[in-house]
Amino acid sequence: MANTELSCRSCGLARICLPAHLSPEETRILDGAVERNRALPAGASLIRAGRKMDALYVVRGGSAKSCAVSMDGHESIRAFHLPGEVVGLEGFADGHHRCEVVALEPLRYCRIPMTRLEQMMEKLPGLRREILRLLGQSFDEAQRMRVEMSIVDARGRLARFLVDLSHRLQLRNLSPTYFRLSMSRRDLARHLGLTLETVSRSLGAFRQAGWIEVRARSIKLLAPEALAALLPR
Amino acid sequence: MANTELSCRSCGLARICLPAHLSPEETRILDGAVERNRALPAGASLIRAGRKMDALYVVRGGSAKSCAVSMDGHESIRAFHLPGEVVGLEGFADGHHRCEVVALEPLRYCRIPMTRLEQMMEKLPGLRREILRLLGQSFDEAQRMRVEMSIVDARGRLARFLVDLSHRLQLRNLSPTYFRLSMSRRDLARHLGLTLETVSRSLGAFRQAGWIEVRARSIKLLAPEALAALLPR
DNA sequence: CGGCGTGTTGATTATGGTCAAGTTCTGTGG
DNA sequence: CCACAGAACTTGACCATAATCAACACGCCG
Repeated sequence: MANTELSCRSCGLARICLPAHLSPEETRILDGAVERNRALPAGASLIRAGRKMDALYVVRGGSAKSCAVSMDGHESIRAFHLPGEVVGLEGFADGHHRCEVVALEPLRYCRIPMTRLEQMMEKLPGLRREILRLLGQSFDEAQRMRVEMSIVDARGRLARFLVDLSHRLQLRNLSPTYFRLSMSRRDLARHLGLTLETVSRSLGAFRQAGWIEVRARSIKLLAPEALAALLPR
Repeated sequence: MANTELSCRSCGLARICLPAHLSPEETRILDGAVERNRALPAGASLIRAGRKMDALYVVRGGSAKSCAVSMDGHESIRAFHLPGEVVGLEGFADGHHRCEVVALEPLRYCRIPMTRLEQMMEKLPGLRREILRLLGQSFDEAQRMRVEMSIVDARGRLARFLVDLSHRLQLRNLSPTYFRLSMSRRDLARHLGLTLETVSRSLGAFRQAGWIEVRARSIKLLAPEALAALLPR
């Protein structure tokens, strides 16, 4: 079963995870540093905001959200994480995590201690490049989203979210057209910078347009191309 | 003069630039890889979007903007760059630059070829950590801004911009309360996800509130704390 | 069955986009 | 030095969108 993997090589996620661009030899060495088969119940924190960054984490199964809590107590959601995604990269900024990462469902994950990671980055140019690539990609994507969020209206934001999620699910060999949202409307709204009423209304508009079917948290995309057409090109 | 610097150690910007966290020995090695005293006229491109990432750049004097041009021809502005800031980090994503970086004023800059940088990152743990720190910081800031842009209204966005700029100028020993914007209202609007009319109106509102003086591109902050109060805390 | 958390729908209002005049600034040439 | 043209900027009127406040429906647990 997936939760008894012994190595990255035998892991079904290797194709989209850290080892994706590593040589077999480098993957073998990385293997030795990974703490596997860890789990967390829904609602528990994988990373506590403010804590020292002592490891990187990779989602293995389930999903999670990254929340930044502002001083007035309002939490904004920076990202949702799917299996194969590396979590905690913002910690490189000053060695402390800025976000609380919370499991949305029962979570399985891998842990890579920073001490080991730093040693490996010294020795393995491929891993070094991979971490730089991940950070660069995260940075680029966050900047793109920054621009998009500032320009695009509510439906465009929701369409972007659905289309992105669809792509990410497809990458993981899951259905890109029929899936279940693991987050509440409230979390979705906080991620998109909207109110939950507006999220609800926009989903309703898509439904009425015949582009999606919504049943609670289950979504079926009937016309993904219509959603994609709402996005800036 | 500033444009005849021979080394990072004698450079006035070293305090806020790449060498800020490096040992003297590491700074000496970095020195050997830096191409100095380069210049560009206003309006010229320091980095062309789509080109292979063959170097990192550091602004030495003047300022620049990073633009991402979308397929419908609209350009959105991801960031403005001041002296001491490293430009081109998004290139780590896939080895190609995603943004056009354009000089807003006559620009002086340093260039660090990637081949040399990669060699140095192998040997110098401090430099490796510094690049990771820069990327992590950029990522974190872009995510924070993504959230903020999605939530905050026009005046809040403009206030954030002015307060940030003020801080960045202060770091460089320039007046944090009296400065000249190097970008047009149009560029400012595109950076903030607003129309130039709204930028103009918001500046007008701040002026009428007695918080700033505006004279074309010259800005005097009379009540920075009032501006800061508009931001989410 | 009841109750609470989650989600939907409706009415009203404020914010900022759009379109359209104007005004100021800047640089150029007489 | 002034006149002028074009760009950059400001201001106004109107309208569409999403936030707010409020009521209501659904689903899931005991």
